Amino acid sequence: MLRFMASVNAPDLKRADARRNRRRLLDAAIELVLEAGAEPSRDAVAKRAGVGIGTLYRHFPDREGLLRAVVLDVLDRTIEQGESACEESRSGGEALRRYAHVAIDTGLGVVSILRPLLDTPSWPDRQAAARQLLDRLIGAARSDGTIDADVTATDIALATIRFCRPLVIGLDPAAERATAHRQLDVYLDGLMSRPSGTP
Amino acid sequence: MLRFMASVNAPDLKRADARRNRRRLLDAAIELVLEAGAEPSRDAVAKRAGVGIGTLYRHFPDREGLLRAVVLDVLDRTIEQGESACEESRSGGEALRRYAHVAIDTGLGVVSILRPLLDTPSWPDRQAAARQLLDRLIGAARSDGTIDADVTATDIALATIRFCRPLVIGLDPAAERATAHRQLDVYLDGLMSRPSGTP
DNA sequence: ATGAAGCGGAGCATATCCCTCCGCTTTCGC
DNA sequence: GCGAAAGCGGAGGGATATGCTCCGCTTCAT
Repeated sequence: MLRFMASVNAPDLKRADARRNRRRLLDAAIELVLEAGAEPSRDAVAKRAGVGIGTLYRHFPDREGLLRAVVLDVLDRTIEQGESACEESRSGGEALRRYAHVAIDTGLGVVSILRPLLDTPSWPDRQAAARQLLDRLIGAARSDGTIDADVTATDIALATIRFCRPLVIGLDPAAERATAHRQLDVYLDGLMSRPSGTP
Repeated sequence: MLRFMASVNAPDLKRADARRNRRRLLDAAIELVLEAGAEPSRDAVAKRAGVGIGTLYRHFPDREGLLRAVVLDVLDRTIEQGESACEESRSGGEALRRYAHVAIDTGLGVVSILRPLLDTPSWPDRQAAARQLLDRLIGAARSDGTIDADVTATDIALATIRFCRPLVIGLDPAAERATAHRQLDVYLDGLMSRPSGTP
């Protein structure tokens, strides 16, 4: 039903190698943005993706194109996976917890890192959708009683940014992810077990 | 008593402007390392410090010199402030919490970011001292019963690395620090309120 | 006041980055 | 299989950033 909207971000490329390379480029860019906390060089993106520099320029002719595609990709995947994690959950608290873990895996943090660099008025819909999802989760967890009323969407958003950046750059990615998820769980435990009114 | 050892890291510079500039350079380098998660360019350090590039090269003639000085400076300040925070504390749990906050303010995270880049066998004493301090704090908090036996020094160390890196780079430093301390408190709440045996 | 120590930044060599172009390779409908 | 169309890779050249030196001017301590 929204098929054509999805195609804005992920055009229906005919050839398999083109689709594969596009995905590799996006993944590489996400990694590099999270590592550096800034816009990566194009050469670095192509190298990390394991494709030629020419391929990068064919897929994303201008600088902003790549970064916009990255943000859109991350938002889409977060919303999609977040929704389904949400559906599988039995309580508001569990749903919120699952969403946060999803956000780490999708690399949601790139959005806040990249937004200041992009003067684009192009994806209010996607941002709004992500925001609504989060608000819904917060509401559910609140009525569950698993989080206090003073826990805001911003708290969760800031935490996911923090936890989806790599800790020490040379580290094994698997160990990196495992640490992030473990630390996030502890953080969420902290949020969810606070006696009301703790400053 | 250990005055001469301290001078290895902070030589007794005669002139006030030299001392001031040295400190500015160290602070700038710490900021940049935490932001980028990597070795910063020398030009960037001098610019951030507000001094001429020549001044940087006079204080730190070679690349490693600056980075070593940064690590030593951070370790020294963490140990010193950590010790005194420790003395002011009434319980093991409080001491551990204070130490973690100190580590954020001193920028302890640079050590793990920089260590892979430095092939230096030069400050085992300082590292050992920091490690001992942390172990002592963990022990105290354990016998307090404020943390579980399965909470390790590594858990605390990794958390401090995570929380002392800036969240979004353009952000106001004061807001940045405030967020970091708030999030750290939540994380510590999580660590300290875990029912035994939670995976 | 004055000499010595320190400061700043111009400037050059080097490395990195941006982007184009075109011959070769892969894919897919037949 | 086969051929054409679509995609790929990376050399290369101009632009930019970085590493480091050098020396005339400024600031500090006495």
